[in-house]
Amino acid sequence: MLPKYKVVYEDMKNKLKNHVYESNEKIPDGGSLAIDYGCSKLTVAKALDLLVQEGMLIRRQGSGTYVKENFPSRTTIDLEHLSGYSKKFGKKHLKSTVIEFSIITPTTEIAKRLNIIDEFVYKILRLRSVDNIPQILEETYMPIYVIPGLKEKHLEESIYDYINNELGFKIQSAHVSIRGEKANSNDKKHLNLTDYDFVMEIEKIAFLENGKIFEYSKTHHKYESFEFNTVLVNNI
Amino acid sequence: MLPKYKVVYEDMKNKLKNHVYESNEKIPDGGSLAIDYGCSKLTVAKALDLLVQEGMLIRRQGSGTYVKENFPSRTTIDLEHLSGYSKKFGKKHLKSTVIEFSIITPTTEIAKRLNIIDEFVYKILRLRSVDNIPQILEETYMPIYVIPGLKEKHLEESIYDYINNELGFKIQSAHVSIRGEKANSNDKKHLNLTDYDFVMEIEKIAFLENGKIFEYSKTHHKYESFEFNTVLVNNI
DNA sequence: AAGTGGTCTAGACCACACT
DNA sequence: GTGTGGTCTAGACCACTTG
Repeated sequence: MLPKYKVVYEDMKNKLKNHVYESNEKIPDGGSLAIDYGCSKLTVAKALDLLVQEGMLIRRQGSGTYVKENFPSRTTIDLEHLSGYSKKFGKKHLKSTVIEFSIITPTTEIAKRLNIIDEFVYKILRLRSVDNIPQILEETYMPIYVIPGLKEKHLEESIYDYINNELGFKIQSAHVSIRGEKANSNDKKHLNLTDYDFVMEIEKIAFLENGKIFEYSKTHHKYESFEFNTVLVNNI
Repeated sequence: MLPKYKVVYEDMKNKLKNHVYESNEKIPDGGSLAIDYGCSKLTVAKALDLLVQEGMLIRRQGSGTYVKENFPSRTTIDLEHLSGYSKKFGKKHLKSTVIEFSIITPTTEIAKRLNIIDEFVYKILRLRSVDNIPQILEETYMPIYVIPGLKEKHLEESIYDYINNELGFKIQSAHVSIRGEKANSNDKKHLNLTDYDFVMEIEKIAFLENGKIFEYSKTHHKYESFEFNTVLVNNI
């Protein structure tokens, strides 16, 4: 059962996508929408505030709620396909090649990122290719006690599907850093790069809903196929 | 007069920074905090939800609200110093050199981004240096009818200060894309780069609270001094 | 069963924009 | 003055976890 504010949110989002309300247009006021949807004004406000965060609306006290001009069509950020390649390529032609899959004692740095002491972790090195062209080199560490039973077959498909569907865990959030780096020897080898090439590095610490860190990863992307989009909103 | 939920938000944020509540610790429940702060539970929830968005707390239905382990010390994103260099360098040693400042008829592409027709725009090319080392090359376009009266002296300091303090406008949001690019001829010239160097490109469309787009910019950063940090939270 | 967060209401009052 | 969004309350009920 979807809560009401999400019903309103989804409906408004569709109306915006389908240009029921146009760029720069003022949408009906909160009171009217509350009557239309049969809910309170606060519920409408909660829904519209989500769309403000996503960069589709502007709400002006004393004036009204307006559709942003020119707003980019932006899908909800997907934690797995964070980097944007799923938008460009789709899942169909994406292939994962496992380069290394082992259980190790983590280095001090990795243990610190995962916030663990005296725990073993999976080390996973994967190459992800689109139409057989290597695009992403992925180095992932996960504590085995948080994600038990991970097998190589899961790596060839989606680790996140295993966590969500088979283990029944949900992902709460991810803290990411994005930067550029010169290609290292692994990058050159697996992504077919040269001394003068560079990659986009995404460093990520990911949390489950139970509060546990389940993943620390560094992902190297060919720069040509990487772009990160976001909306920054002045809240506070 | 700060609204109550922001008072609660600021107070809780300070408590987290000062380790009044430790990593992984459960903080008091919403009802207790409401009594402590002399407000309703909803007001507490609104404050705590902000901290969830910022990656400092996790709220688990049926369980409680917990301090995230290992959470990065993250300052609120600053739209001007978005790129993170202000954190690294501070404002003190930052210098701006104006390379070009003119009023032009925008290209079709720029007019499209700014969502204008038949309007003149400022074109601004600035080089920003830290301790006299050039770090950032900035190409900015602003419609003159949105930002009237901009002078060269404002460019040497902060355009945003002019907009906020002298014009009295507030910035609502910015839509940004981040990617890596090979250094172009301008980059090589002004950032002292070579054929084999690359830069981080930030493309930005920025909105005022009145809904108008006031800026379209492309900023090129030396990759060594650029990092973008964010927290992605599963909301919906 | 008890505790906690999530959703929702109906209404109130305020701050602000526009006319 | 009228309309709009922003804040806030007191309380209700539900969903979920197990402190």
